[in-house]
Amino acid sequence: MKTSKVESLFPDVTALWGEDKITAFQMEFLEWYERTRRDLPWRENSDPYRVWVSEIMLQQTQVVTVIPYFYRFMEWFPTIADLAEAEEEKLLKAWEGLGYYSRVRNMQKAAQQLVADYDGKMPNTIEEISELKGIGPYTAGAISSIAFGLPEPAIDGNVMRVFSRLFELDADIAKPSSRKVFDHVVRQVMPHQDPSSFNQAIMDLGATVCMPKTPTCESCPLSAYCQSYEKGTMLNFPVKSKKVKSKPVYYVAHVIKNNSGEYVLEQRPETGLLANLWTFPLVEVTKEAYDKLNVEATKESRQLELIAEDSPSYISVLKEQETCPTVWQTKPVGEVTHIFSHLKWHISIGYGQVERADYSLTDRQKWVPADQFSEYPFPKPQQKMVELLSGTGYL
DNA sequence: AATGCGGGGAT
DNA sequence: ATCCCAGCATT
Repeated sequence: MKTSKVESLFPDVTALWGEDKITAFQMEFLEWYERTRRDLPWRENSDPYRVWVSEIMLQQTQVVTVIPYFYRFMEWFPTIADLAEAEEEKLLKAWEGLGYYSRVRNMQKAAQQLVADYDGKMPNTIEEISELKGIGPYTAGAISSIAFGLPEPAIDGNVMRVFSRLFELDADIAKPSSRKVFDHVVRQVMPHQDPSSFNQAIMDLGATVCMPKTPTCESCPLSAYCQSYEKGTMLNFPVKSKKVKSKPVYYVAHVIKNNSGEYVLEQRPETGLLANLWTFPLVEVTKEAYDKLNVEATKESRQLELIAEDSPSYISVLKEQETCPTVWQTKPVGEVTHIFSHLKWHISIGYGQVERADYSLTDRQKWVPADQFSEYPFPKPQQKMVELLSGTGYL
């Protein structure tokens, strides 16, 4: 029997396995899940709000990271209405360190949609759920199946890895168009009596057994059904193109302290990277300027030296941005790096002192004493700077 | 279809 | 270092 190209891209599982084998597959898999499922805080019940919060947090984020955030979030915002009314500052504080901050902003917009149009409750059709801000095809499927028992697939990285191995599917999972291949296959084997357990079983399997680099096929409940296990080709799947190197960006951070012991903090722009979070003022410099700073920093000691005139290049860089008489320390306090998915920040920390009355703040800057830093949502690079400054006695 | 958007765990 | 993770919005 010959297979056309379309059939190999979109396998007909019913023809391949037959009804009986599909049923056996479902039974064995659900039984495995019942026996070994992870005990997770959002699995206590199927409250749509809890399912929703957990799914948003789990986007591109591992379970172990999410757990403490989930508990705190449910404490701070127990209901959808609480979330809808929350202050943005508190919202960002709840998300601090979790990354992809637009997730929580979108979730609040969705909560407001729900209060306005659905009496503060999650609707129970995938069409309506999909309309909500921040809910894409994966999350819509996850909420539909887990909270409402609807037979909808939830196609994520786990599903694509598991199913690419089960059927040796070589669709490039980096391409958005490949999603429909997996959707087609998953629908054919999803048990309509318990799509919730089925979807969560795939998540558990992907996280604990069918792992990217080190799958433990000996303990896999699906090994008897796995085409790639049979052929020993597990590590060839999934097929994934892509991979762009993160590009370097260089900054000097201005740690400016006034005579009242306060520091300048600056709120980042309302859109883009780390939107609305707070950092010391950051000034981008060229790689050449940056390299010079660090040479000088490492050559000499890091004693506090107050200077004024005839400054080395480090001071020149700082002076370009100077808005009032500032006593800069001659050398950087230290260096912090942070890797994002698409770029790498290098930050050299400059320290200077001013008279409070001399220094005029921009509209997104504030004077803040160090003991109030914890009230502001800080991105990771800022946390690293604070840690370094504390450790060296500057805060 | 490509790109921007965080941060951490595992190897 | 590199890859991956319970992805989505925007262009």
